[in-house]
Amino acid sequence: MPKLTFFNLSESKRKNMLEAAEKEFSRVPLFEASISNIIKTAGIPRGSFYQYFENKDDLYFFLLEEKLKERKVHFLQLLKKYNGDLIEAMTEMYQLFLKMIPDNQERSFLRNAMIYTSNKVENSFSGMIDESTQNNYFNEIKSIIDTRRFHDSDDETLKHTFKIISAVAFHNLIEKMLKETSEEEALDNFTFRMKLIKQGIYKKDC
Amino acid sequence: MPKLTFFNLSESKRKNMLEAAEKEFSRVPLFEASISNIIKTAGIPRGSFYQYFENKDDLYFFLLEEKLKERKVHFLQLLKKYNGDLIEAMTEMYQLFLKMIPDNQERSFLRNAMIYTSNKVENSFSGMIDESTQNNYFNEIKSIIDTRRFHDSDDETLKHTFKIISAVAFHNLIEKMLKETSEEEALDNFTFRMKLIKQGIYKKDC
DNA sequence: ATCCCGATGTGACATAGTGTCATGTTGTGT
DNA sequence: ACACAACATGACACTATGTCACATCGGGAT
Repeated sequence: MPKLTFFNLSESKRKNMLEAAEKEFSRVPLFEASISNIIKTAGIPRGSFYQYFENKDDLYFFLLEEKLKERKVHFLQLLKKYNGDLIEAMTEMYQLFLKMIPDNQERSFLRNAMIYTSNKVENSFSGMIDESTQNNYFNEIKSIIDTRRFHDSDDETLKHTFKIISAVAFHNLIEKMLKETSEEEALDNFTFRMKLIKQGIYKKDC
Repeated sequence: MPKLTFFNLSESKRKNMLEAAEKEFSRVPLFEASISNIIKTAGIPRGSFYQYFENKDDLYFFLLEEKLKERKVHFLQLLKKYNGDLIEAMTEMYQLFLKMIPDNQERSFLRNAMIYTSNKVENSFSGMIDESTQNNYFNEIKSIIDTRRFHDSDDETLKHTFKIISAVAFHNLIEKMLKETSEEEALDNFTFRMKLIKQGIYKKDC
């Protein structure tokens, strides 16, 4: 979190600061962004930066929060538009994000954040399971799994199902790591999710 | 990917290099790890490092791949142990990961990788939706959603369901960003996943 | 055995970035 | 008009990165 000093700043100085930061974080992802560039753009001395923020990450994640707040507002608007249909709303949101992806897109803070995040996720734990669809790993798994448990047991469905399970499991693994208070709690939660995946949200018991 | 020079190295030199890297990446997460420490531990000159690798990331992600290969082998063993029951296997895997979490745990490469990843994911897109369970955002969404669509429409179930949907959607959004060849393809895939979430993997049609 | 040459090893160096700190400046309450 | 805390400033110490000119190795040709 930025220091108190930052919040005591005048509206215009704060805005100036955040704009300079957004410019730099739009240019390159967090890792390559430099404080030097930010203070140059903002026209403030080095020392002042450290009067306001702990370090580069502090500023970055504060700015990210701000941007995500805007997205939340937007998502609520979408929900209203689709009369509360979560799937519809998320589908539209998803489409909007997809538009950011192509290489010829303009650089933006959120675009860089997505690329940054996706690289990490891609390269880290999701890759552990997701790659399964591309290589022998999946086939090996398939030969072990009793496919008769799935109603649509063709390859494609199985692949997708597997990806959902892995996606949820590992995404939540990571999420839970930070939030859950105990292992028991985390495990209960996980088991519950697994049950929901099997049963779906429309079906009561299986 | 490491340079050819690295693969031409003798078994022992390569091992020495990777061990030094693992030591450093176990000490601190990628961001704070320094090449200087690695070459000091490995006892090789600076220039040699750049003869083998592009940069720090190159080495890191190569090592990560190696570690994940071990996990994959392990996961296959778990699947066999549970006669192909995916849920069971993933649950045990999940428990193992959970054991890595507590603060008093020994530092390890994978532990740091998890922390690194989770910080990024946590702070980036997953946070956009997941926070929903903690603040008014969720309640606002709940008031918009037609809860009658869910059989178990109590708050907890709805919350969990919502988290699953958001987790899958955003995890896969990120995953897809890098892998999908076209927007259409990505969207089809997404729609399919949404359908599966609604229906579950045991139920044919809804 | 000697030479040659590409592959590999080496570490000083140029460059750049971070975070700190001693000192200067501002502003507000008394 | 004074005091004192909050804030501003930029030189500096420190650390890291990636490069490059030069040294060394090793195996095939003569």
